[in-house]
Amino acid sequence: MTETVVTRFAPSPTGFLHIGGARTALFNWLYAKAQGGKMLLRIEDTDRARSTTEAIDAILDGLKWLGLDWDGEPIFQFARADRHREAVEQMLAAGRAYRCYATAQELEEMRATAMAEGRPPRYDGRWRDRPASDAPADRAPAIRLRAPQEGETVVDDLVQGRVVIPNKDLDDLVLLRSDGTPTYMLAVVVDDHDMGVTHVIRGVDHLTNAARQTQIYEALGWSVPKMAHIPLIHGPDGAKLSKRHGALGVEAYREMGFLPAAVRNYLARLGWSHGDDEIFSTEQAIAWFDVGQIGRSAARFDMAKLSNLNGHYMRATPDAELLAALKAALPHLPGGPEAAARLDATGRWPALESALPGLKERAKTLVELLDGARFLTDERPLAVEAAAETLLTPDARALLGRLLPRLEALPEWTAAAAEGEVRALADEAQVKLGALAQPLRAALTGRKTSPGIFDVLVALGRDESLARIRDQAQM
RNA sequence: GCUCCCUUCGUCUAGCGGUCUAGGACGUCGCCCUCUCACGGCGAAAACAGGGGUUCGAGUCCCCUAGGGAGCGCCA
Repeated sequence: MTETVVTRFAPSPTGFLHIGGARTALFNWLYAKAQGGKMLLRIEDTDRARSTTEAIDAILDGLKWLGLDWDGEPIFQFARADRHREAVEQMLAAGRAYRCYATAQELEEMRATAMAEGRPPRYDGRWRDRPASDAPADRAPAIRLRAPQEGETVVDDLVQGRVVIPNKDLDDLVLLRSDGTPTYMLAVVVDDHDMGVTHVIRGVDHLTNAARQTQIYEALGWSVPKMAHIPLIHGPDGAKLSKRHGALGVEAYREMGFLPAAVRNYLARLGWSHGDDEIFSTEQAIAWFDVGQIGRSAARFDMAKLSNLNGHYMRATPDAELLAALKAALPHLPGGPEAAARLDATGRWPALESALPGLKERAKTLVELLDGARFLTDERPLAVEAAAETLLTPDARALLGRLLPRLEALPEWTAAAAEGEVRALADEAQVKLGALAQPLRAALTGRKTSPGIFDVLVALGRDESLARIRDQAQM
């Protein structure tokens, strides 16, 4: 009862850490934290042809970026092949496994006939009871599990409930390939057992595997860990998540300018809930999380909601912290390195920080934030966008010409002082504030939208502001 | 084809037999705020897949149908 909870995240390094995998990792992590346990990391690299070190790095990077740490060193499954074979010897000795000499072609025919007869494609057990004397000398055997043929296998799942699979629908799976390498099904069981995993939390796509693995546990005489099979994440159209709409590597979310905390919050809320709570800290998630509250239906990935959540997080982040986050993300954002270089060159980092309050409430992602800050990174003469150009009518330029000397005469370069002058001129010229503020915005930022114009004035500083106005004003 | 799972607003979800004329959030629309765009505030439209039961009473329990998903490799 006082047994420490051990969960594990076990990705196969055949690609990046996609969003579904990230959520699986998050749930394992949350559960381990919530229970005061550990989360282990195992790299399932037994498919030598498809496993790459790039993928391993991408997965570790992704986890680190998301702030999901694991206990101890990652375990590499392939390195444990000897131990896997040892377990098979044990099953062979106990009569729970047997050698199968069926050829790939025979297997293929078996499946074809079964399908044709409307039966599920399964191995027919033709070597299950054949004497060793029948073994062909020229072929190496695969080792198969002698699975029960009668009865049923039960998976008591923390999320799915009690799932019953008739044994007749499960065949004698291969434990060891004819080349002597262990299969995934075997390796998972042996590793989870040896690593002391108490809770297996993974996608429902593994649910049937859970039944097969249960049979292996039984053949080995080991106890089965608790299972929690979580629903998959689907695309907006309800179909499997494709690259087009979100099955991207987590690094793609970093490139899109999302904050790890926002991604964590969003992912946690996808398929799991704590009443009506939408925005919560990781500490709260840990305090509240339980696998039993995870729903059973697949959830669709909603980029708009993620964006909204990210906006919340950006606004809630103190400026200095947000600036640090932006700096850290810059190398990964489109145009980020260039922007950083220009900020360095112009020494406008402090200006950027001071403009952050106005900038962050207008952006949902760091990419948008960076875009909003373009008036700080762009150099004179400013390229004025077409939409903003329409604001700079002859009348407007004349107005700017009248504003210029008044701003030049300002003893203090503050938002309040600037606002006073601008309002005074608008009054004097008998125009609405917008008739002056909008052209001013176009002159200062080259765009139609920006943070409050007086804040822009301050962020840009006296000299740069006046120069930009001069560029557009009609004297 | 076979096995298993799922089904509340467009989306994520609350709901664990009566408090549901079904709540929240995103998105959408309207109004307010306003120098723009946002933010914020207020408000609106928007759902229990369908059909049978069980029960005094069902979104909540059971069955069927339909739809969706996953799995059925000497891949992981």
